[in-house]
Amino acid sequence: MPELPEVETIVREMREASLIGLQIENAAVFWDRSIAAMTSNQFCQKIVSQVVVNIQRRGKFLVFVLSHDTLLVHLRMTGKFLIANHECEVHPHERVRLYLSDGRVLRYEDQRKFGKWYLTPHPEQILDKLGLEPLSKKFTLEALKNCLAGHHRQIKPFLLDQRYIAGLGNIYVDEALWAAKIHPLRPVQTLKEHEIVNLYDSIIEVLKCGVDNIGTSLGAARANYFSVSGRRGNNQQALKVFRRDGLRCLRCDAIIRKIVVAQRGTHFCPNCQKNKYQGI
DNA sequence: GTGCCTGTTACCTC
DNA sequence: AGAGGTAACAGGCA
Repeated sequence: MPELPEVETIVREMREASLIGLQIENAAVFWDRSIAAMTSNQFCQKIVSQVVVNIQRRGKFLVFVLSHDTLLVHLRMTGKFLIANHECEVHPHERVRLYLSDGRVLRYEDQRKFGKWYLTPHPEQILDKLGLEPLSKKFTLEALKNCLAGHHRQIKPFLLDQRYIAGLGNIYVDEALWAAKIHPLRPVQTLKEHEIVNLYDSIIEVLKCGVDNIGTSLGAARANYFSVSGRRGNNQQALKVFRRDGLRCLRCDAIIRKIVVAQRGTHFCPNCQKNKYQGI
């Protein structure tokens, strides 16, 4: 669920909630495997007494700069953070809880248990594997062209690959390809100059739209995305193709189709996004 | 109940 | 390099 706009929203809300500057007075782990590369006891020992120096985002990672280490959190499918007071009961899906020096607690829930916490003095060992940050100044048209160059691969799996562009997931890739009128199976090396320009603009546009709308919340179930303050995002109203299969394209009135690409449900308009190279 | 679906990524083999 | 499968998991849904 959480892609770049959702993680960005979480970071902003944590900063607005004044978590920066607080000390971690205690920690509790309710699911050991949420903690990567060390035991939960080691994790608690290391993190307790550290101060939250900064809260940032890199790709889909939350980056908590602490006084001695950096805590990286990847939410995967169903990870979410909530702020509560310390008497708050432990929810069945709660995996980790940090007790903060002002009496509040940072609760981490993860229904499907795919999310991971990395506490490390060397965050670059993980973050340097990530590709371009699509809302940064470094993400220029030239940078996108360079990163596409030499790849012979379908465009959708390429855009999902965090080694090239960091932060796009299934929703925003489908949205960006629809906006750019590019079929999800188009081989990267067949993209024309004007299509790359459109793709570049579309990636930035759909991500900014997601951030402005404080993220995308699909269903109403607890597993869906909610921000730290418990708010739902609004970006589901702005989606043009994702989960609109069977409905009419908002641009040309054709019926939106759904196929499987790279094992992911993939939505596109067969009229606006023709695949000239495979005749689909 | 059964089987299939799900917004992520790592790891394996071909 | 890249494609395809499986796995980690839990729950919603037909």
